[in-house]
Amino acid sequence: MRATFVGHNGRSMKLPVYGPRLRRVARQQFGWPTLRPGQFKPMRAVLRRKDALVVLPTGAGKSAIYQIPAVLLPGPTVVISPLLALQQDQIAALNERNDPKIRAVRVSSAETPHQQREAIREIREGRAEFLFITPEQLSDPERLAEVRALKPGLIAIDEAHCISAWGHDFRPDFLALGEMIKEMGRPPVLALTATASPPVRDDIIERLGLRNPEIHVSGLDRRNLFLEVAYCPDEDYRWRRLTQLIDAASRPGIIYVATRRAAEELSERLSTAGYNATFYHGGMAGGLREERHEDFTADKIDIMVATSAFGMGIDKANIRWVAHVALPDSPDSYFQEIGRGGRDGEQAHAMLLWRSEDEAIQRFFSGGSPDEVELRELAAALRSGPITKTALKDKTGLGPRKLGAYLGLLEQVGAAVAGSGNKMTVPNFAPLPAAAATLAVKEYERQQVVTRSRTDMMRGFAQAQGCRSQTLLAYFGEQMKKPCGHCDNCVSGAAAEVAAEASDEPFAVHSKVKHGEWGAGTVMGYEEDRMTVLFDEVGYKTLSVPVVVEHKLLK
DNA sequence: CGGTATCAATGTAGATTGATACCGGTGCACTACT
Repeated sequence: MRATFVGHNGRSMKLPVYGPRLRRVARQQFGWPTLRPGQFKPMRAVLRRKDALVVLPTGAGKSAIYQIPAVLLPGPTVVISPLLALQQDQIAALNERNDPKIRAVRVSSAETPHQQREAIREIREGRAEFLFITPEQLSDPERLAEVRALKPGLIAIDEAHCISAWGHDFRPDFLALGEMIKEMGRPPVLALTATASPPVRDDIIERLGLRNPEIHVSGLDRRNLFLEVAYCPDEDYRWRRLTQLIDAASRPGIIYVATRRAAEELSERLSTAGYNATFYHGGMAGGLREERHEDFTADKIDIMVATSAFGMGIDKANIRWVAHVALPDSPDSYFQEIGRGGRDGEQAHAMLLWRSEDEAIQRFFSGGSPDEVELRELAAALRSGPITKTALKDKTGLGPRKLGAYLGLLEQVGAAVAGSGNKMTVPNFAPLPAAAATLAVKEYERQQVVTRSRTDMMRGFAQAQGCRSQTLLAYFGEQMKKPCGHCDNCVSGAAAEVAAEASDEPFAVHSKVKHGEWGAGTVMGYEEDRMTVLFDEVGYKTLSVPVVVEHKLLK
């Protein structure tokens, strides 16, 4: 995976200066007086028709990065975004300006067929610029052809980490985005996300088929976020620490828990104790979810107790604290969730209250294994010719969820491919069903090992003695030279002691290493006398530096 | 994997223990029915 990093100063480039044009559009079309540094460089990449991946955690002004160049580039812009509610907010913001140059329309299950046709027509006739759409819509070849005919000049992928987080099982259509982009005439592609560790970036680049993309990562160290972790031996202790935090911090705040039931029960307990708290999770009716979201945004609710369903699309600047009464499944999720605190730049507190028992639920979620016999039958069913997913479901008796996951696996081992007419088929030179099933099981197990290594890293963060920010940023492949000064271990002095004990670094950060048993990997970072390596096949591993040196474990 | 609900056993009273089954995140789109 090759990436180009652009120079730090626009004027040093030989290419045209885009600054004034970008700023003019920002002012005239959108009413934004200034542009932020993190926004400018990726916009320039887009105007030069280059692919780009932007990782910008603060969320503030991420959509501007595709919106402003969209006005300057010929052709409409297709915005692929995972959540309908998120699309709704962005569309409303664009259409508020009442300007046809930045008008947005949508095609989704929320529109009637008539509305969908009208939306396409508006784009075709130049009465709208932005088409918001989901990967599921685009997986219909007829829909894809319609969009292709609009000759989009730019494709923006919002919340691009979903490709990696959801594509492999939950929403398999995300994995086909690369093919869909090709079908749409392959204009420049801009992928945007708040969090992406190096393997997630690679996954995004590979799955979208980005070509020599510029990668822009900025603002990973959130200086106004105070990071604190407390190990809780039991629930009573956890409750005391939580209420202490709530009493000490100002409002509002979010509490993340692992299950829907925990969200309801904790919210109930807090309410009984006199706090203005409510809950939010994916099992609630759509209307109620919207209402709670709005109430929280409007400061009518102080405390939102939620599962991970409460997340993307929370555009609220004054969240003063984010607590985890759980151990998140990965540093990726954790960083995404605490990143919702303090977007206004004011102080905010991220508090992780964890118990070792919390790991069980993550192990369960990443558990299970596909049935090889079922996989073989599915692979065989595909060979009878192009077949729709509905027909496959009838033929194999698999549930929709399992079927989607299995098809995803078979695609990844080259035993299935999406064909024309919304039908699945078998590619040329595909492995035979029995071999395909074996390969698919292996592929699943490989993914599972990597997933579990992320949970290991999350526990590693929770148990870290050194600077929390250094640990977290090392996971994201960024090296922080000095302790952050805004975490519990820095304040207590523990981080400084650990730093003093740190051993020499036998391999440079980001260098490639090889381990006898675990194969090839990349050095992610050092902490105390330990080093973290991301192995291609087995995921993240933490190794003792003295042991590595003494036994020459890596080369 | 571990928490929680349920129920029987215990041993003669009501409460405690042990065994057992079950449950657990994220959302698109579509269908059938009101």
